[in-house]
Amino acid sequence: MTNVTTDARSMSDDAARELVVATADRLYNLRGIQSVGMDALRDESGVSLKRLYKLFPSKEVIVEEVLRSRHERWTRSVSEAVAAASTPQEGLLAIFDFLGVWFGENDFRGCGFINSFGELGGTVESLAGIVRDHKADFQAYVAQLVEQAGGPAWLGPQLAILAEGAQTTAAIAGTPQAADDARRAAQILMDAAGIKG
Amino acid sequence: MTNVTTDARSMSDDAARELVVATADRLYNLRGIQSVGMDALRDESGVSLKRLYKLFPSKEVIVEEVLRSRHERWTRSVSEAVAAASTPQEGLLAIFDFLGVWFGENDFRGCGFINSFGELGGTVESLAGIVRDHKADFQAYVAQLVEQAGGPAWLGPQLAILAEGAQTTAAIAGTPQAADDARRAAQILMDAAGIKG
DNA sequence: TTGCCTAGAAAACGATCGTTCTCTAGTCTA
DNA sequence: TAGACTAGAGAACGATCGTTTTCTAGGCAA
Repeated sequence: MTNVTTDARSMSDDAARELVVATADRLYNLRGIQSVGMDALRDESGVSLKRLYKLFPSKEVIVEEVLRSRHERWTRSVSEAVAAASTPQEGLLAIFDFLGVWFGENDFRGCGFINSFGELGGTVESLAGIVRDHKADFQAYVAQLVEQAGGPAWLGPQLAILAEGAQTTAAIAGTPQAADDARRAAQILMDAAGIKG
Repeated sequence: MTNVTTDARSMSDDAARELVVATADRLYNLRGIQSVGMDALRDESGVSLKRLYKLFPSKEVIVEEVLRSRHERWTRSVSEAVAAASTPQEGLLAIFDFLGVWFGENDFRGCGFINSFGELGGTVESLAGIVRDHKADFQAYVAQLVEQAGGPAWLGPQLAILAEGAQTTAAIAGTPQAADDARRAAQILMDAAGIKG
């Protein structure tokens, strides 16, 4: 009961904020945004409603923070996977390897940005903008890798579309198979573009 | 005020049911499912709450009917586009032409199945199943076209992933560009598979 | 100890949701 | 015309939501 590591009462505001965002991330991913109320967030995080509203002005801001945190985690994970490869070509393929690992995780329920867009993209314009920025960022990153590999400009959008399609396909089908399919397609496209996988 | 074609009061139950489903389809696509209440559905369709609940036992059933209707419309549209082509190869490419036209429509807001899955796939299992079935149907259809074209079994999943990725990319970016990118990628993959676009 | 400040537990608030009920006007039959 | 039935308009209901407030217990300076 006096577990120091999980007692939110003794945490600094910064630590509590992080805990809240991490908890919200988990719950939103599991059940969607609108289905998770502030009471559930309080129960799961151990942070009282009063403190929640002292740390964040509204639920909408928490949602935005969750998306920002997801963007950072995604960007870091992808760039780490790419950096572990020895060439830009292998880096591009490493993105699909990373997707395969991700798809196999127990709590994988699809790309949180795509899900958020489907749920609230039509009504909450600020969220739609964050999702748009996230996807544009990824497309730009892939395009940069393609350029470093000496590939043509048309290859980047194609690989990005493969990655998007793999995420929704794997989420809905409930299997990580789409990562392998997309990786093989990426290899063919890269070969046709004159860069070797 | 006595517009015969839009006055729901004089409609048969079957006609009213169709009107309700069509109206719900439009509103759910525009604002998402949870954001559209039964009052909004009554206001937009002109069908009273009492009659709504005589025609359908619950909102969940209406949502299911909307998804079924979307599945029929999607299947019909895709197969018509494919049938207009003269070879299975051109039929496969015609899918992406159809996507381009769809993405350019004013009210395009992404694949309704993907959006529904992101919004409620984690909490309403019946919806998740309908979405899974719809996507599996499309994948099987593409695989069948590939087989008719004499292509290898691995090509179908790749083309399906391209179509999925194009849908989410176009929806989030707000431009139909992804259809062209996906079409070009499909052509390359088909060439590599030994069937000519 | 006394008085003040903080923060959590929990109730309360107003809005909205899905669903049901009431009331009433109109229609059909005899 | 009288009476029974139908269906729509809209209120009502209970639940839940995001957010605010109340109440209370505990820490701490003087």
